[in-house]
Amino acid sequence: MEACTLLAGPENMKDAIPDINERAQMMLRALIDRYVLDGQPVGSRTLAREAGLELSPATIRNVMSDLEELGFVASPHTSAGRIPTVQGYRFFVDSLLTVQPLDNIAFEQMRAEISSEQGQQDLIESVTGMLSGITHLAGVVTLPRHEHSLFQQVEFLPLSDNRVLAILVSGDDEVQNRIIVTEKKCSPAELQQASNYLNSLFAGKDIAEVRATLLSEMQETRSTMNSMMITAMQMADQVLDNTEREGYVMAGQTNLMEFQELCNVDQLRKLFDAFSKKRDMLYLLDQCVSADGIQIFIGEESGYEMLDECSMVAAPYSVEGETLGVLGVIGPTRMAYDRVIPIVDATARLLGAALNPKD
Amino acid sequence: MEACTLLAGPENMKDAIPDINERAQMMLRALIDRYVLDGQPVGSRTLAREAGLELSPATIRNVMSDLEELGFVASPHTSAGRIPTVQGYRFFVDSLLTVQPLDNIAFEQMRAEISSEQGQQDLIESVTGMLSGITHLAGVVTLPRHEHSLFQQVEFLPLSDNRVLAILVSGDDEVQNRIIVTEKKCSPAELQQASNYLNSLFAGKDIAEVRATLLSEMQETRSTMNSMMITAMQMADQVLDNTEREGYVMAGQTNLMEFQELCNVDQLRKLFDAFSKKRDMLYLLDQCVSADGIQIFIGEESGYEMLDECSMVAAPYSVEGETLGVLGVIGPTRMAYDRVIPIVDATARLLGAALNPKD
DNA sequence: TTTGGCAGTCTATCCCAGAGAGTGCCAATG
DNA sequence: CATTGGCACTCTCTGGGATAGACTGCCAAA
Repeated sequence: MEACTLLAGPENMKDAIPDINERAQMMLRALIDRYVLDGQPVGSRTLAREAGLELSPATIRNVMSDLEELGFVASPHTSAGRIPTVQGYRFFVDSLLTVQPLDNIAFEQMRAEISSEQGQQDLIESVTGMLSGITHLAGVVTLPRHEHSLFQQVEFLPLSDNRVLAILVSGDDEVQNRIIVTEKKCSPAELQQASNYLNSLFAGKDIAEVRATLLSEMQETRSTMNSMMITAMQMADQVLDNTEREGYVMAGQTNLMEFQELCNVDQLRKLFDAFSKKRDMLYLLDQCVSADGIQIFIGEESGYEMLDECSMVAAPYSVEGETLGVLGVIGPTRMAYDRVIPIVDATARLLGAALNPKD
Repeated sequence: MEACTLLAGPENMKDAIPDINERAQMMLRALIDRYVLDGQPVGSRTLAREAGLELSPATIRNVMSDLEELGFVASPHTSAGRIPTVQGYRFFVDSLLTVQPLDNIAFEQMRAEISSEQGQQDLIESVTGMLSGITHLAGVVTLPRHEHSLFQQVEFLPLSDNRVLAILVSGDDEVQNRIIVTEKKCSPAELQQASNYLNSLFAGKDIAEVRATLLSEMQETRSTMNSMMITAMQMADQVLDNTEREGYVMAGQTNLMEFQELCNVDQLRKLFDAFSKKRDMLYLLDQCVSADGIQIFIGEESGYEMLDECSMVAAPYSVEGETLGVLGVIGPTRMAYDRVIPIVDATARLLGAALNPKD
């Protein structure tokens, strides 16, 4: 019976989504556009007025009824209008969405704000702030990974007693310090020797590779090494052990308090608790690392109950093809995807560019 | 007329606070104790039952009326009980409060959690988490200052092109990196020479002093210095410029959502916005640096509108007499001061001890 | 000075009715 | 046969009014 109304037109060959004709698609789009504005259920009258189609409310009601049967919209109660379901958003995002390309002025403003002049930490923070500022949602950026960066050099400085300050410089000029405690006191000369040894051996190599080499070398050839070499190896191992620094920066969480549907204290508490659960957030964000472009999690799709009412639009950022991290925004499911997606996309590119040492 | 009821007994000589006799004080204390429990206005009946004094509600009402006239309590409306005012809390905290000394078991648990084994950043974070965990309020700790630490050594490592990695090690083994760009390319030998020069000149001196010396030297004796010395000085200046790192760590903000009186979204928004305003928070916290022990800001006393409904209990922490930072908790004005104060106090001491390099 | 009693006040809650919004169904229409 | 207007029905939201409950303030008595 609905098959008639919703028979796919010849233009709609996008994918194996349930048949839904073009008019119904237009209506779903119109409904979502409208619902995004104020979060109020949309009735047939309103839609008839605003959808652009010259149709009576009664006709709209028929189509809505079909869309409801397909699971794209739902009504909170009999005498309310319809609201999009997660599936509705999903179909909208996958098949109906035409993202507005970012206008040049906005893009240039963003580029200006993401200057590569600042230090990396500051850069990440200003990008996060910018994301939340432009979108009026919560912005989040993971710290860049350095796993696959290249070993450049290591230096050891003697501190008091048996403690040595190890400094690791990696390919992208990232510097990491670590204080390590050696078994016996090392003289400055010995330390110099150790660092020379390591630098000559490993300079330019991938850090992950260096670690692997170290581990196997230390086990296999221990007997043939002199004590200086062993000490050097041990120290290097300790430095590299520290290499994977994880974390993320968030901003604009309070923007989410603007949205009626998130505005009860229980909901907010869950949400903010979730934001401070480092592990979970990183896990969620890491799911986007492997993807190529924009990733969108709508409502329960994220698999985290506390984000049920929220969506995340995220994109990995990378330098020279190497993905370093993920950035994105978190907001209510009824966010303006068409506006947010190009912003996240552009930000990811700009951050990648700003982090590129070749500037 | 109230003078009779409230005439100060001979025991009450603490300070120049309006006369208030011992019975009235007991009642104020009882009222606050009770109000802290659930945040509901306390009526004369309840107080008669719970205050321990064998008095009828009518008598209590008389005393309450006097306390109200003095500005220590107020009633939201005619037929509600009384709630403490800011002045009421202030008098309570200054004159009535007997802090419960922390029991040994709890103290030892805290000591165990604040182990000096971890890195400084981790330490600060775990202390913040602990504060909020124990008190069920929001915990905040400023990062330790290093202004008055001693110059220990500086090293320069050549990177590509004209860039040099400068590493500054200060007295407490804090390490700071900075990449500086030199006017001309420096050879490793030159860099070594420069660092030797600076280290021999400044080792063991106060960093602030070193900066001052550098500034004047560079202006006065420029002509008599050779170029290596100038370069060294310039580089040192750039490194030290970076020395003052400011910030703070918060945790448990969501704990505040448990409290009815903070649970409207506007209030929460203001509060959380305030928490993310770095400048303001630091300014507020810095007011405690100069004080010797526990500082308590009740409600509007903080001078920040967004914290009107909140109190802060804070204490500076220090190593060897040198105050490095401030830690404390933020919660609703009706917090259990008697319980919170010793916790903040102990935490400040423990953190100071954990940061002491002499361990 | 303390106390019991009493009138008065204010809030919170519940209930109810009416308005408003929107749906679903049906019969008429082009 | 898709579309439309009409109509009955449902459900929420709002405001008014009544009631119960919690206190206070005052007064007179102990």
